[in-house]
Amino acid sequence: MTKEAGPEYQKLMEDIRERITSGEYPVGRPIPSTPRLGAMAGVSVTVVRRAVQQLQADGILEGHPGKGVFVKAVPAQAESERLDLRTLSGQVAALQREVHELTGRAATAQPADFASDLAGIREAVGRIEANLIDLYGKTGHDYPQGSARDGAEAAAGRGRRKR
Amino acid sequence: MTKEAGPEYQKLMEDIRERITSGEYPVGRPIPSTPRLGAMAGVSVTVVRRAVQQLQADGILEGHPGKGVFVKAVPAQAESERLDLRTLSGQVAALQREVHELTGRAATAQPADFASDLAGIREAVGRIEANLIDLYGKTGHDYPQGSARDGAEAAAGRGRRKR
DNA sequence: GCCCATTTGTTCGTATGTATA
DNA sequence: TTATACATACGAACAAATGGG
Repeated sequence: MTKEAGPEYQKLMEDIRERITSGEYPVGRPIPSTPRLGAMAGVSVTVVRRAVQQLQADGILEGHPGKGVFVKAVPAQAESERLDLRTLSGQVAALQREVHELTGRAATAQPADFASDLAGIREAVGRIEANLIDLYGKTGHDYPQGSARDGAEAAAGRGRRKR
Repeated sequence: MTKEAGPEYQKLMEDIRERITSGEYPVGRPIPSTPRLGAMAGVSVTVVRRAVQQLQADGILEGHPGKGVFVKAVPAQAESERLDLRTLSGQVAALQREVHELTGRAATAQPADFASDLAGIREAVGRIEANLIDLYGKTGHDYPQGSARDGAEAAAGRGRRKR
């Protein structure tokens, strides 16, 4: 029978991992909210937070305040795709190629095409950030999730203003 | 200046790491107890638990119930790499946000707006790659993708992958 | 052997801040 | 403005392991 010799947050972690690998929680889409997961598993929000927090540290999930917790990678990928600068640079190059390609078609394509292409770009950026988090872990530091704005202003300086 | 971590548990993590590297908490010996660390740092036991828990996940600390939390390894400190990674992660976060905003406006905006917005995204990607190349140089490795402008020229010829 | 203080580990509940829609 | 949702932080309780009386 199912061996359940451990804390509940570890069981919940295993449960979430299985739902991701089985396709119930696809990559790029959000998992149920924290209180909802707690109601489903019959545990408090503390256990859910602990499990999600661990999976975030593993690079499998990614939380976005006000939106939800999104699946970033499949557990098998997070295990085998131990990344380094070479892989990260390859992904940056792929992203650059994709953006440039999309730019070239900006004059002739339809707005509906942009939506699907931008979705692919957004996934690429997510993968790059996942590698970045892994890189932080290898250097023994913590990933600055929301407080990283050293070079952010330069990249986002155009095309956005809030009242 | 260098102390600019948002959450308190991250500051405590950094503080513990520094005490380990400085030799105040030697490898193989226990760190102060949870309530003692809380009193020293002026925070609650919740923050201490969170910080210790994260450092345990990173393989730096190891807890033994009834005895204490012992130093397992010294965190690999690379100050220059950390700062570069911080900048890089900030740029990626800004790019991610920018792409997401552009995705949301995909249905209503005009092609002319996409052209200018994509120019900004391409600029951000180039900045990220430049930072990545610099990071390679400081770690003593060669950038595997060759020239920084190869990606743009290579994709300029004929961009036709999907669809 | 037994009791008890210390310490970690887990869980519960709740409050506040911030981001998003 | 309101509502939802994540992130952080506070306090409290219990179990299990350890070690000293």
